[in-house]
Amino acid sequence: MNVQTIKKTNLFSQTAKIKSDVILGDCFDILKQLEDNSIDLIVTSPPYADQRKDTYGGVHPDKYVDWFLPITNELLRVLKPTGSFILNIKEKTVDGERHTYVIDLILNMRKQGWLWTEEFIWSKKNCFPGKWPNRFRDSWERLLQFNKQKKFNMYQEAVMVPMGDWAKTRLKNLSATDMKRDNSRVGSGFGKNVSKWVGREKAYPTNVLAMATESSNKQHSAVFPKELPAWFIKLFTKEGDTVLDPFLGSGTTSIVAISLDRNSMGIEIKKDYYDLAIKNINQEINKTI
Amino acid sequence: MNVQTIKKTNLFSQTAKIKSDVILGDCFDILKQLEDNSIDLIVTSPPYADQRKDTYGGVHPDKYVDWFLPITNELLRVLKPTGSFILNIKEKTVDGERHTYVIDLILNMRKQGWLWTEEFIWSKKNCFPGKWPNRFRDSWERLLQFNKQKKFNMYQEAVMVPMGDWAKTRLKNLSATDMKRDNSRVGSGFGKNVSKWVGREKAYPTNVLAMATESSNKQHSAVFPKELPAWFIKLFTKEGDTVLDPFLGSGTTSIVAISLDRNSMGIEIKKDYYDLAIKNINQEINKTI
DNA sequence: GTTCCGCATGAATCGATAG
DNA sequence: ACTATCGATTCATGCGGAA
Repeated sequence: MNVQTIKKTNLFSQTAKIKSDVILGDCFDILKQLEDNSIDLIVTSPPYADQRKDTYGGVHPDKYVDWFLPITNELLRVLKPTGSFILNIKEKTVDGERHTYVIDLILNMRKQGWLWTEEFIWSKKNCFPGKWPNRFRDSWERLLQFNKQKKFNMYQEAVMVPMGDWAKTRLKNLSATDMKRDNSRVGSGFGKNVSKWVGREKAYPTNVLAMATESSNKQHSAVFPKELPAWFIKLFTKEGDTVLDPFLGSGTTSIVAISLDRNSMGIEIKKDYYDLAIKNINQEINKTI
Repeated sequence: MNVQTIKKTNLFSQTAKIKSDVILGDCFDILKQLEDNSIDLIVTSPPYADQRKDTYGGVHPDKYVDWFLPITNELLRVLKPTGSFILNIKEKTVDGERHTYVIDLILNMRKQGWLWTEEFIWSKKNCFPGKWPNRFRDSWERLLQFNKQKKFNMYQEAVMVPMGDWAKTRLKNLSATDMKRDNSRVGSGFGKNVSKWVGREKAYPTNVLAMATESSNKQHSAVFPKELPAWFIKLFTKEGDTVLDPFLGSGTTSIVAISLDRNSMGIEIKKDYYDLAIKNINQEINKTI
């Protein structure tokens, strides 16, 4: 009889009253034990198909969808109705073609009941170098947003970005016509009341995120930079909410969640990464004290 | 009996020995008359799916794939085996979700025999403004590359880009460690020998293209900016090759082809656009004389 | 001639209102 | 209920006129 002990570590930040669970095990098994509608945000970068085969258990591209669908089904169950699921993924090239497992996955997740709300682009400033005769360097990845229902929590103000130049120059000297509503001269749609822009220095971002990868010297092959989960955690949760990463890796998602005063749960199947994540998370918790 | 006269205009640039055909009609009908394996590159931006029927031949999202597949089948036939097909497209949101017609199209085109070689991202710096409770502004579009076979013509040197500022500043003062191969400090794969960049001023681009839309205030409101077809024409054809745009619109693709000394063929179903295209193309031809 | 500044205009999307 | 139309929101850009 094969009894597997599940190892679980519950960390706690006294100051912020935030807890961070780290669980060693296969995420499908672990997820089944979680309560329905208990998670506010899922952010994860699952092992890519057949890549990093010496670090993560590589899954063959042709079998990727079958492998992942049972997991997304559990994720659908544990996510709150107002929550979001952000999936960082990119198809690799197989036999000279982009493989279709990502778009197959989207279609099948919709059959499970997920809504495919949006696709953000992560444009990597410093992408992997190289040269091939028939393609350029791949410098972007998909950030697929899925939801359970059309209405979900979104805190757009938390991720506003500095505005372009035009506003600064324009708002210096407001003319008289600018102070009142001005629909007459503009035919279509752009009814403007420029005066309300005064003092505003930030604009809403778009669905293209330009962020550099954290290449530097890390022992692990972690791909995404902290800014990435940070952006989505700020956008889709508020303080005290719970963030889940079913493929925790070295702990990035939990670390960021803690630094933003969100509760977190991370699941990791590899003992090495699990240990590393605990170490890194503890470091972060001690930092906040 | 409904006899439809097909109007065709053959333009010719004496100096460059380049011809540009512009054809009025439904592209499916016209394409059927073209020879097999006669086109080096297809670049087009078809009418996007639209529910409103009064706009440019609006096709309902749910019927978009069925409408487009017969056309892609003809495009497959007329393209040379070494040629490429660049499709500029982006799915709309329908009922709060991204519609699946684009990814359905990819899957169905592969069944026709197309290879889905690559997906470039057109990142639009100046996207349409707006604010909504559940999404940000959409600032990117897909540029799907399809091919008939794994080996195709690609002239990468033609689209090399100036090296970013990072290189210039970095190369000013090369440290001792930079002068030799330095794999140790950087984790995976970024084996670098920075000294070999000295004196080099151009680098290969990536699969993310950052270009602003050519909106407004231009005499001919081009759908996509000239840089876009120009980039792909330089990348996938050489002088004297033939470029096809089955949805010519105001003539942008042909104009760019002419300016780059490529032969071109454009098909347009709307008389207004056809006339406009001819006018614009003539202007371009006269410019080169 | 330069530089500066004002302005119209989008391959958009949501929610409310009307038929 | 279900669909068609309308109003509201937003910001980078290039042109043309002004300084």
